Amino acid sequence: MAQRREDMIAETQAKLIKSARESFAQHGFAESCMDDLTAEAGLTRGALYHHFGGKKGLLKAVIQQIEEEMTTRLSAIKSQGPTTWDAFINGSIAYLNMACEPEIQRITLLDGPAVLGDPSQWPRKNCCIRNTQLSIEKLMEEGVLREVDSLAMARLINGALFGASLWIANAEDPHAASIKAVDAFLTLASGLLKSNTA
Amino acid sequence: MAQRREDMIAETQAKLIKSARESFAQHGFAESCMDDLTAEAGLTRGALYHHFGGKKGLLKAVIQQIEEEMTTRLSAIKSQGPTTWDAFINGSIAYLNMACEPEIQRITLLDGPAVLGDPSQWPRKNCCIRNTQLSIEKLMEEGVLREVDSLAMARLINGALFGASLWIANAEDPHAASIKAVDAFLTLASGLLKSNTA
DNA sequence: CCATCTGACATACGAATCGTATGTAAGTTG
DNA sequence: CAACTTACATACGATTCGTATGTCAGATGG
Repeated sequence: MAQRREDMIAETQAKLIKSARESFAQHGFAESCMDDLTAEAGLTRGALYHHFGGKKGLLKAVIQQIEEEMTTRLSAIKSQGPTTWDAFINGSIAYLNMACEPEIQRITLLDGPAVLGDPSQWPRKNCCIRNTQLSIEKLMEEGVLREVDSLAMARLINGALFGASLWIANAEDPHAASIKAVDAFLTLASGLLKSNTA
Repeated sequence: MAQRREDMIAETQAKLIKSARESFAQHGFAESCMDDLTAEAGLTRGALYHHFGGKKGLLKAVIQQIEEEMTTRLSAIKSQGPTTWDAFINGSIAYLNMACEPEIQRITLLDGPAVLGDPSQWPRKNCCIRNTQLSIEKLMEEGVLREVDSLAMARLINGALFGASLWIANAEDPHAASIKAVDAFLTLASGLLKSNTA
């Protein structure tokens, strides 16, 4: 029964990823020890090297899992909203909130880029930025937005939300900061100049 | 002559920082070896620990030096421009270009936040974000901008430019990407909605 | 001018961690 | 059932870090 074998392998990988997520989130990538990591999962470094090729490979797998979860959560939110614009704004705010979660911020936003480089070169095509880009293109097709390069704009938007999330997460009063950030983002998205309408 | 002593110390620290900048920029913080680092400067790890307390302390010193240089360069650019708005835009574009420089991107934008945490908690108050914030406040006083929290907006702007710089630096055609990014930033800054004027 | 002391920096050592090379046992296939 | 593949553990060497200690030049006070 080849099925049983596959299941056990998948389970082993899942255990390693789960353990790594906790360790990376708590101590950061650099301070995470592979021996502790794997022991927590009831395994040794041998399993880690076999399945993921090394510490960086494990980080890639962890990030991929987290991004998939983020995409799922974002898709659910984006499908709501009366207009495409509302969906875009709600999705952006949801992304901002997720980026404030310690696990996501630490692993995918801080350690990820530092260890693996530019997110767009990661294992699978970057889900969150891709989603933002598609929203922008849809809005341009609807004639709601001015014409711009959708990828460049998606990068700007994602970066802005990341910058804000870093601020919120380290603010003395994160809740208040979050409210200010959302307000500022709405202003930025709808126009900075006073000559623009809200 | 106490002056001579101080000079030699300053020279030693400068040599270590210079060597560290090159190593961090070329190999990244994690892959930089302190023995190689210090040997390149004609010293040993003893000097490094004595003056900077360790690897992270050296990174802090390097980042501080880089940020001071960036602030100097930005100030020169921001003092130009017919209006405050122009100065703000020119400063933002200049920041975007600087963020694309490998040394700055690698050390202060990738490794810095990952190793030392949120930039606003760094040794001295963060210069670049602070500058952005002051520009925004000035623009609000002039009545050019809508009312928003200046710090939150500065974080969004800085984050956006960082996100774009990461994209540009890794693009197949960085020059073309840079043009698109600037164009998109101008659109973002002046208003995403079509109901807004350029 | 000299004795003492402080501080800048080097050397020595131990501990932790990584990557690889090898071993083993279980499962798979013909 | 025999040969082979593979999932995973163990063993080993190489690096690198932090600290503890040593040393020598220069500052200081009499």
